[in-house]
This record gives sequence, structure tokens and C-alpha cells, in this order.
Amino acid sequence: MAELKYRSPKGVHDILPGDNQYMTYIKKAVRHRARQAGYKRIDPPIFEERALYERGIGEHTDIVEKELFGVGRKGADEQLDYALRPEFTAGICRSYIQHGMAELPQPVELYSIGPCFRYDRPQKGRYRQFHQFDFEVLGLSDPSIDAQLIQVAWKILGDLSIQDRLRLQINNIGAAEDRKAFVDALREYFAGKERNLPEIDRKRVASNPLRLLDSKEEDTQILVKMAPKLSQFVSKESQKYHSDLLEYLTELGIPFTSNEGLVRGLDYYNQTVFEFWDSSTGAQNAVGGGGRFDYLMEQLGGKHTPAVGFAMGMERVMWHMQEAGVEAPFKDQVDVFVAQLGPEAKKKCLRLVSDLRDLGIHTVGALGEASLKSQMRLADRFQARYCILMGQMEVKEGTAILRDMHAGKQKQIKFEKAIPEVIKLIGKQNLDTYSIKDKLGDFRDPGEG
RNA sequence: GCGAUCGUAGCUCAGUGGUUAGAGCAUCCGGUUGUGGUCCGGAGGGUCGUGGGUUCGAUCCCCAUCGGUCGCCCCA
Repeated sequence: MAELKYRSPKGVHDILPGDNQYMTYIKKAVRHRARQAGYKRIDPPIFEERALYERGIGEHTDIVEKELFGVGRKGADEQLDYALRPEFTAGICRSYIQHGMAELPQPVELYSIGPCFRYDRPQKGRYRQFHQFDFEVLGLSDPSIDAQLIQVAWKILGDLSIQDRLRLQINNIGAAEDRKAFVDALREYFAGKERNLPEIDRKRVASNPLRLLDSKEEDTQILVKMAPKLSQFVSKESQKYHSDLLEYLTELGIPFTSNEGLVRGLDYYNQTVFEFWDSSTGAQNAVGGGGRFDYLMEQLGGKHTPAVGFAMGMERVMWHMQEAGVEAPFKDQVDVFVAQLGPEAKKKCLRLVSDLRDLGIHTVGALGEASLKSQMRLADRFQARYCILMGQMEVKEGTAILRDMHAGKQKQIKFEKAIPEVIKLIGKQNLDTYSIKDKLGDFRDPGEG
């Protein structure tokens, strides 16, 4: 580390091959579940006008106030100020409006996977660049939609074998007016009691009273017990909406904890809010969460469009998988290692390696000048299943040596037989073949690009 | 943004106010003529995070800074 000239910036990390195994596994599960449920992929840009995030997420949220990652410059040819996306929802909604998706059959179901950025002090599970996957159902409001959305998240967690490590926390924060009335009431309630509050919570009375509900301070919790309850402000309709949702979740077999104190930090939520918390500690250590945001579209200049969505942090999901000892499948194993000696052999092997690869055999070759011993050591380190050796003699005789590394046995065969022999050993069904043409031929839906 | 803690080879870590800073693992090369995983031998690799200060002298003491880790805030 000593005299490194460059290193990755604070809070951002290389995703090395080991972790990438998990990341691709997670992405695969996400895409699979998305396809099953009819979600289409959308990739909003990685940066947008700063104002979009400010308006969309809320100007008094932490994300906007201190975590937006600014880019570009306000200047001569660019009048606009940009920021890296801190999450997906604002960008996806902007896209929905911009491309007139209101004209598509509703609801429009979209998902996305990719990096997000927040300028924050890094710590466990919190990085300046991190990855989310995100699902949104735009254009319809119904408790059954919320339940289905949550189910998608739940199924993905199941695919990744971490369902039992997480617990769904769920709440209903009512319509925007209900919430506002409640916030006012909370402020009023705490107005005379500030002196009994710890420093942090005193500030929250002014900035974000809802936060007081899940404060970790004991003094605050005592006061909260006597404070007005959100449920007193939530309309009958909202209560019905919520009880329906809970029924549906039960019907779907998704365990949950009703959490009256659950309030999400982003301004745009109304009605349903939920998060997946660590079930062992029970602490608010969310791997993901979401909720309903029926008024965001119009705030961004679109027409009224009810919507619901969730996002999960891939690094946090990965952390849980690793903690739980879940292994990400490993498909990068080396089938054949090609070792060679002498210029003639090298030439033949060059071609051989290429042919093996085209046939779907994971092949690595040492085409340098290293000794056979070194090459075999390499083969061993790659944990290659088979080894093909070619030297001057084999070239002259038109043969090759095929060695089974596990068994430690080898035999001399005709050069032309090398490839068919290897395929027989590996098994046709295990070949890693992929043809873009074939895949295109399978497409049933010409609408998807 | 606040607080705490750490920073010695690729990794995990020893070590000392004073001549050429160590180990294990890893890497590379060998162990008779063209063969692996064990074993044996050897080699490469660190200006002890960076900058300043104290000192005759600092990797070890002090300050700052950068970075890691963890908590708070907040969230993914």
C-alpha cells in the first residue's frame, strides 16, 4: 500500500472477481423474477439534473441536503447543475413522463439494476458508490398491487437463501394530508417538552418529527408512548387499504411485522411503506425498502399517477449471503489446460485452444516459454480438469497427450481425436455454448428490444 | 456532518528510539535431460500510509493529513 500513486476514491470499491460471483448471481435472480412477473428493464441515466432529485426526493431529506453527489459544472455552455443518481425512482418517473408512458396499458411495470451514488461517510453497508435493484409499478393503486410487488422482493430473497435472515416491516402512513396533520400534531405535542429531549431529538422536532417515533433515545421513547398516534390521523379508506394489504400478504404466506413506527426518510411516500430488516438483531438495518408514492408524478410535472416501488442494496444483500454461508455458483472453472513445448507445438496449440473455446470448452493455455513443470503447476492452480500436452515429438507423430488431472493418468491419442475425446469426457450437456442467433430465434416478444 | 479506532511485504500479522525491518501464506524459479497437486531449496517483493515536528538519530514519540474499520445521523 505504501507508495501507491493511485487508489480508488474514498468509499468506492473495486468489485473483485470473488464478489462479482455474488453480484452476477443476484442480478440473475432479479432478472429472472422480473421476467416472470412481466417487468421490463429500464436504465435511467446515471446522472440527471440536480433539481429532479431535489424535487423528487424532497429538499429537506438527508439524501438531498448532504448526500447528493454533484457532477459537471454550471458554466458557459451548460446552464444546468447535475448530480449522480442517489436512487432510481426519480429518474424512472421522469422517464415515464418524458416518454408518455401514461399512454401504455397500465400499470407500467419497470425494473432496473445498477450503481447509485451518495456522498456520505462510508461504513459497514454504506458506500459512496453502491448498487441497487429497483422495481416500480406505475399507474395503478390497489393493495393487491402492493402485495404482489412485495412478493417479488420476497421471492428474490428466497432465491438468494436469505429470507430467514430478514423480516418485513410494514406500515401505512396514510394520505399526504393525513400525514401532514399528524406531523403538525406531533410538533404541537412535543412543543413544550423539548427540554426533556436529548439534543438530537430536539432538532428533529423541527426538521423531521416523524423520526422521533423510531428514536433510539430512551427519554424520547417514553414521550412517544403518550404522543398522538399516526393511526388516529389515517383515514378509514387508508386503514381499509392497509388491512386489505396485510390480508393479501398473509394469503401469499409472507411473514411481516406491523410497525407503527416505520417511517421512511423520503418525502414522496404515502400509504404503504415497508422495509426488510435484519431479523436477528431486529434493528433498523435495512437491506431494502419501498412504498407507495401516488403524488410523485405530479410533483415532477406529470399527471396524477399512483405508483409503488421498492429498491434493495446489492452490497447489503451480498453481505447477508456471505454471512449465511450461501455460495454463489461458480461457472468459471477451467475444463482444459493446454501445455506446449517448442515453436511448432505452440503454433498447433494456438489453433487448438481457439477451437476448444468455440466449442464451449473453458480453455486456458500457457503459450509462453515456461518449462513443462511450470505449465503443469499452472494447470494445477487453475484446477483444470484435463490437460492437453504437445511437444516436438507429438507434432512429428501427429499426436497429443491427454491427461486427466484428477486421476493423474494420461494417454497418447491422435491429434484429431483430441477435441472429440475431450467433449466426450466433459459431456456434451456441460459445454458452455452460446449463440446470439439462436437466442434471437427464441424471442417471442418482438416488442422487447 | 459528529465521535471512536486502526494504518509494517499481495494477504494475515510479529517487532524495535540507533548498524542491511521479520514470519507464515501467496508469487516466481529450481530439485539432472518434456509433466502438476506433497516434500526440499532458492529468488523477487516494504523508503514500516503521507507530510511536518521533537531528537545526535524515528517505522516506533507528538501534530496534521489521507485512507480503512466501527458507531451516531440517515439510509441501500
